[in-house]
Amino acid sequence: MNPTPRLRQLEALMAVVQHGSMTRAAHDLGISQPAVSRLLSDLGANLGFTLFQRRDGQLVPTQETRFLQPDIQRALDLMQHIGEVGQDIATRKAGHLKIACLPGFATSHLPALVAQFLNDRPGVSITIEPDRPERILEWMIDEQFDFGITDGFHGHPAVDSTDIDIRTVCVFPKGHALGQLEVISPVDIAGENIIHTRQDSDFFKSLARAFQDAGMRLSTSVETRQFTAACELVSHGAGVAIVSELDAIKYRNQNIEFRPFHPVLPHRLSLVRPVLKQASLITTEFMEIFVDSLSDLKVTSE
Amino acid sequence: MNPTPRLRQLEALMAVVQHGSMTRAAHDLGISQPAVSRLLSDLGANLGFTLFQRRDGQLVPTQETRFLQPDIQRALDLMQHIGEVGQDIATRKAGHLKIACLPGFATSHLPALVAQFLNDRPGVSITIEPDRPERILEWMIDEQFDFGITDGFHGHPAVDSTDIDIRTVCVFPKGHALGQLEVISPVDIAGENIIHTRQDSDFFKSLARAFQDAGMRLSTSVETRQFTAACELVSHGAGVAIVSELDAIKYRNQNIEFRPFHPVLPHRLSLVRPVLKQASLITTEFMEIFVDSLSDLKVTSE
DNA sequence: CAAAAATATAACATTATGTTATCTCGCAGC
DNA sequence: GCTGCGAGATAACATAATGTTATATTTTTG
Repeated sequence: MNPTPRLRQLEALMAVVQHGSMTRAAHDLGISQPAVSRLLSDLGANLGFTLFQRRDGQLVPTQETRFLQPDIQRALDLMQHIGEVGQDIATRKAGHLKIACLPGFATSHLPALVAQFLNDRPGVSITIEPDRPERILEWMIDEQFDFGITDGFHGHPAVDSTDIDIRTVCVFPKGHALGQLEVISPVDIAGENIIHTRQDSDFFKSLARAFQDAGMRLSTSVETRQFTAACELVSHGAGVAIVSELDAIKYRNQNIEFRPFHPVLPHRLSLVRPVLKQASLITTEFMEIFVDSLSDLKVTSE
Repeated sequence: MNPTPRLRQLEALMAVVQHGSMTRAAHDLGISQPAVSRLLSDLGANLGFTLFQRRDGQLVPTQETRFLQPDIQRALDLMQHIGEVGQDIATRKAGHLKIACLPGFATSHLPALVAQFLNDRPGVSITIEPDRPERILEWMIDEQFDFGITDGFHGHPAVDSTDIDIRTVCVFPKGHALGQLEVISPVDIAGENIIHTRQDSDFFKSLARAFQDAGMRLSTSVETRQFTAACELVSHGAGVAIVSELDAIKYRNQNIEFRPFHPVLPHRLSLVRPVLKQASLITTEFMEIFVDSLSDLKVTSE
């Protein structure tokens, strides 16, 4: 008659199957024997067949019960699993995180961070999708990702953002004369081949202004999208570049040196996420960790 | 805190996920809106995270909820499935049946019967294991099978049995002179090569006695375990045989004719099952059907 | 067959789940 | 901004599920 059985009845059933006695099953479940007795009699009445047979003082499941047993076990396990995962989610030990980021982060800064994060949280999985800022913005707008790491972002009604200004430095090949200086200014590199980012990028514009303010002309040598590519070129002696310290650090051991650049030209990263989509617990947590991981590289307000 | 969530809470959750509104979910579940409201607030409190987010007047599941959703759906489906299968078991539409039988039944009488039985009961599956009577008896004793079809059974404390006496007939090659007779007696076949079952079988013993009573000697031509083998031999002209009508019928179209044998020598089949193992619902049902299927072949009490 | 152990039943307490009535809040329309 | 509406939350209480203790009944065992 009653279509779906009650969870508690199934728990009692399995406990009795396991222990072969209602008394022991009751003890195992932490309830009284009459409670088990009634749960089973109700279940038997609802299902419409005998659940157990007495034999040598043991209760053994009937053929019918045995037939259902595997499914019942699976159901109970699943319910328990749901409870556990629920707890893990609440304590940020489970969940899934979809991160969109600039290609540079996918290969350098993020991996170590993500590995550490996952290490502490066995139930968490992460998707990292590197792409250009334009695409990252699209993904935020249609909520394909939990959050993104981008630059050159200027606000969008559907996107919530937090900016982080990263220090930039001037990188040059190891042994270059610039190594003599403590700080490098436009005048110091006026004669060098300068590798910089695309002319329509924010960072290039502020760089160009810095040169202009110093009365210098910025001589283009190579134009590239990514700071990593610029570092690569510098390490092969193609010139010097002003890049985020984040990227410069990675190339420290690869025939490169760097010095602070003056005036201070921050490289503005933006952590973006869909406004309407409420951030999941792990999203919030990971974003905090990410911001912290950059704290050493942030420009100090002077 | 509370480890496993309650089933009703999960049902409410999924209903709201599906309808995007508590009011509609409540309607769908056939309960009031405040009931749903409380189920969800309890669940959210137990799990420890927000379940839904309002958006354009719709309730959309949070990332956390979405993460659990597939498992929850599976759990609910499983519970429903258990209920349904339970009903099917009660109405004998589901279950599993393990039958041990003599080889002859596995190939001839049983298949049609089983096919029909399964046709009416989509959830039922059947195992048929043909073997010698000795083995069948062993299987009953250690309860490996639900029931067995055997012969030459003489009772065993661990085995419950029902006997069925099947009519036997004399089979001979088509066109044989015996075809002239209505009934065949020992005297009629005294001169023939007689194919019969093993000398230690019950049936051979009663056959031998019949000949003895008629003052005849039973001349052995071939000795075989199975009636089907005997029929096969007869059809190839190796002699005549007294076999169960059940087997004779199958060979009717294969160069064979048969006539009642006199005196009436029943072939005693035994339906056996483990005494201690309570018969499952389908076992009982199938056994009844099996007995019915043989009613036309039973010796009429005269 | 009697004693002991296990299960069923009865009477009642507690918790889960449901109800109705009503409150609160965000929002469309003025 | 105010008003009214719709959706959800809350309160107060009814009913069903689940638990308890006490005790009767059945089964097992010596």
